[in-house]
Amino acid sequence: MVTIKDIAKKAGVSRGTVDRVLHDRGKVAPEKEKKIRRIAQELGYQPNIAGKGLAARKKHIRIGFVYISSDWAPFHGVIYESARQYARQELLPFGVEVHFFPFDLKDYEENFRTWDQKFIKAVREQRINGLVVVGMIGGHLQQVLEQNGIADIPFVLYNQNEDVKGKLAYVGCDYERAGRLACGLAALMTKNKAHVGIVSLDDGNMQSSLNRVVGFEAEIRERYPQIQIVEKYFTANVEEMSELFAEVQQMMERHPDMDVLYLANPGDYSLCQSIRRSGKTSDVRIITNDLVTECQREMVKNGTIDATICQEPEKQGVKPLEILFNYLALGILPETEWYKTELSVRIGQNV
Amino acid sequence: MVTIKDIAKKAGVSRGTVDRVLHDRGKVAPEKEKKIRRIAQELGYQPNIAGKGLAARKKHIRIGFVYISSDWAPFHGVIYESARQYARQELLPFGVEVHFFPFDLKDYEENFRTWDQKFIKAVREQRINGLVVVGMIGGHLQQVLEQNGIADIPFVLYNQNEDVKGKLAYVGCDYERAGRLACGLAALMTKNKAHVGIVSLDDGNMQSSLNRVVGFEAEIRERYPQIQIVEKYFTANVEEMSELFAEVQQMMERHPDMDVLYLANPGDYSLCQSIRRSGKTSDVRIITNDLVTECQREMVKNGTIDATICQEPEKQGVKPLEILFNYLALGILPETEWYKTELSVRIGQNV
DNA sequence: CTGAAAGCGCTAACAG
DNA sequence: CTGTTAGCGCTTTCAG
Repeated sequence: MVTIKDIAKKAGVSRGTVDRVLHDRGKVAPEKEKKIRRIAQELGYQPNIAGKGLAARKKHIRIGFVYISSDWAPFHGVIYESARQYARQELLPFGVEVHFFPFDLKDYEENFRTWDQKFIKAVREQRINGLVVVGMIGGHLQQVLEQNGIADIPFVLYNQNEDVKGKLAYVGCDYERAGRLACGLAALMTKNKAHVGIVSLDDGNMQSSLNRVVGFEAEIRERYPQIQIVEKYFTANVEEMSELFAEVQQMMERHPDMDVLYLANPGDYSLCQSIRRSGKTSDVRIITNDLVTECQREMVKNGTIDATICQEPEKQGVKPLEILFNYLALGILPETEWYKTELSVRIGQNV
Repeated sequence: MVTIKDIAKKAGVSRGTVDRVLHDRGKVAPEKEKKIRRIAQELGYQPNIAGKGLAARKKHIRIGFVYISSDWAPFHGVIYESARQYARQELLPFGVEVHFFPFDLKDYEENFRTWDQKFIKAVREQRINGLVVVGMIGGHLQQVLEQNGIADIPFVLYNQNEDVKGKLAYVGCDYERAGRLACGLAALMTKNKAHVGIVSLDDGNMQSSLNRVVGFEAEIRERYPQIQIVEKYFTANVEEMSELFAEVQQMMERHPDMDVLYLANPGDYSLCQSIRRSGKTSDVRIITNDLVTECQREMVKNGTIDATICQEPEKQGVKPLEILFNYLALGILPETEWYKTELSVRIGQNV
């Protein structure tokens, strides 16, 4: 293990100088710099994380974390809880504070200027020096920051990707792949000749459901020509889940050969229970996405849902913080721009 | 963040004394001890990991890691590589050395006394103070250590559990659950009425395949009464994989209704290719375990294998080291005796 | 039995 | 532009 001290001794300079060279801060005489870099290279210097970590508390790092707090989005609740726990247990010991900013989509639409102003104020006053933002509003927030002259704060997005200036990385799943995986499951369930109905609780323009459907269809084309999508039904606003159920029932009457139902965007999945209760339609295989509430787990366990595709919500909360910590505290740049979460298949036996 | 210093100040003693109390080393005046414990409690003292980590290098921790190096066990190759990388990247910076002990089952059977003696000698000379051992031989090695008067070295087992004295923890999957999961997949593929052939490359007494079959059968009883196991075939020694293929072909001729083949214990899976090539049997669904070689991945991707159940080999290499490090360097006891690896389902779309 | 001191590797702050 | 110093939190060692 070679330390900064070893380099300093060998180069005949002080540790401070070595530090300056290795972190490009301050000016150092060019020959010395060359020499130090060469020696560091030769010795194969690797900075010691424990040491860096201890010293990092001098930097007073404060990270802001914007999350969706709407109670109809339990998936984001899991992200939030994971992030909170990680912040307390792993980051606090390094002197890093994480400030959480709840964000409710419905409130926001009514009153977004207020929220934005509060946010800007908080970022300023709390001297936030890094941000984790749910992708959905990442682009917008970055604009707002820029308009207020605080454009240099490094960003990590999660759950949905956006092309934002200053973005360090994105953490989230590949939705198209998720759709392909759903198709693969449908094939497995039906000897490759499923008749699939796709239902989604959104207007069909959300990145997540849109790309899932794209992937599903691509997989049909490329691999399972016998699979058919008998119908797609998108709806952003249902008053009652029973309305949706009625729709689905009609869909199934129109297509009596339908044997797989794919819920491309999560609702509360109570639809699945309704389907199982109605005798007729009870042998259709149901594929969903995400598994966060106890109720959903139960449905997978008891076969109400046949298979579900998960995308590591915990990682979506934790990894962005880790990336930002590595960057701000340890000076380590992320290895990739897109940290893909794993797509795992859950059935009754491995929920 | 409350530190040892804070406690010392508040208790009117030195940091050394606090440290002694908190780690039960040396003697401390009873009243002082009481007081210190109370204050630590009140202040909610949490030792700082970064600090501990930095100081840990004074302890000169050396961990021995026994792994299966036989080249017909690529699964263990993955474990080894993961452990190696973790040792270099995460443990070395804390001054922890990991010494690896390869272990080849075939050599060993011929010449186990030599291996044992070498091992004992190495543990002594290299002053190993913690061991990670593949479960298969964990019990035996512990005996050997005891007979040689070095019984106090903490142990972590992986991949297979054994009831060993001095065991800190076990890291590995729940094989019975893996078998249940295989059954669930078979059900999914056949509308709950599979006719299953089970084939395993062992004598039927290995913990892994034995428990997988137990789980498979339990799941049939409890959940899928319509599923039948048409035949089980165990064989420890095949000269040629073509022999095994011949067996399987005969099995399928005996049971023309067989629609799922479950390979309970991994071989090289070339059997699957043979099955696909022979036209007749090509529409049987094949379920396997583990996914480590590129060739296996390819088979899942192209549908030669329909589904496979993985058990996180990387974690089996890394977690035991982490547990031992936490124990030896940071004084943290493992949270549980059994760290279960996740059972994940892989199909063509998420290999 | 207890306190004081040194040091793990690194960085920020200050003094030249 | 550069060296020195102090200190992050903890443990070990040595002196009393």
